[in-house]
Amino acid sequence: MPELPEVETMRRGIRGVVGCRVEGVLRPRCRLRPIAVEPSWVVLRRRLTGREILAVERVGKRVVLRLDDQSRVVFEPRMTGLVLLTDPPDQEHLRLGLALAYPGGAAAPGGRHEAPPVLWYWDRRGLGQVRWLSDKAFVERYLSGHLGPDALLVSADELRARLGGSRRAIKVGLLDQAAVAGVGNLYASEILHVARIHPARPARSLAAAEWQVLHAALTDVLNEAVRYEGSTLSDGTYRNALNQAGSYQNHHRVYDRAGQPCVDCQGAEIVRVVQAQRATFFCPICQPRRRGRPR
DNA sequence: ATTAATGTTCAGAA
DNA sequence: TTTCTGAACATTAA
Repeated sequence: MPELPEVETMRRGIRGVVGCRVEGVLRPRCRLRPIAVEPSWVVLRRRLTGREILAVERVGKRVVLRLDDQSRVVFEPRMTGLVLLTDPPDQEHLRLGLALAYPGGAAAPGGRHEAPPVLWYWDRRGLGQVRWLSDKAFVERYLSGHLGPDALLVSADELRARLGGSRRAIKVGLLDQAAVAGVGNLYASEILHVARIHPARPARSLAAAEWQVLHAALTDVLNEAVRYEGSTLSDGTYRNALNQAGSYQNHHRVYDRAGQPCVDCQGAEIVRVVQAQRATFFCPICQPRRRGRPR
């Protein structure tokens, strides 16, 4: 479930690898089906070994390492992928490691002498992917390609322009990475509750003022979730780069709260419905189907 | 012991 | 063109 807040937390957690050099690509013995590595392990080794990491970036729900030849390594965690700078939750689901060396010698930052770190990619279900792309291929695929603007950077007007013409339910539209990048199933429900908009309303039915409210809710919820380092759900899968749980799950208003009272109105129970084969949670009182209901 | 549910992306169909 | 469905996978709960 890594969505924008979780992936941003991953990114921040591994920022310290900037300036490190990649010594090698580790392939832990994993009895499970191998994850997708593109173009191949051989190419990955050849292109990464010896390169310096210039930056750690994020594009939508992906963590990106920018190397000193401007090529990129992209970690796409999908459902259960983690990027770690510490010991992983278990060995069975370790998929890939980047052995790192500090620049200019063996000393760790701060003058301590630590073992050079390994940046691990761990993935329970193995749906995630790791790929290497040239600068050109990266720009084509992720910057000028199908992905919409980042959810934390998009303006209210742009949000409406990219979503507002559609007949789709607004909840489904928010999940469309080509419209806006970073929102996933959990945060879509949370955002709509804060915005007091019914998830099944056709996107094109939102009034101008509602796009402003939706945009504010989008920004507020995602920023707040980043502050709490993302949501670790009951299965405990999601962890930050130090294998620690996030805490935004303690602040969920609707997600996974079906049957519980709405934290806002206290007058209704949170309802669970299915849209586009995904669970949606909302409050039927606070998020009326017809617009114009006063606060 | 099956079966359903999970939540992301993409290919392919409607 | 736009929207929808199913598959990729491992694990847990029912």
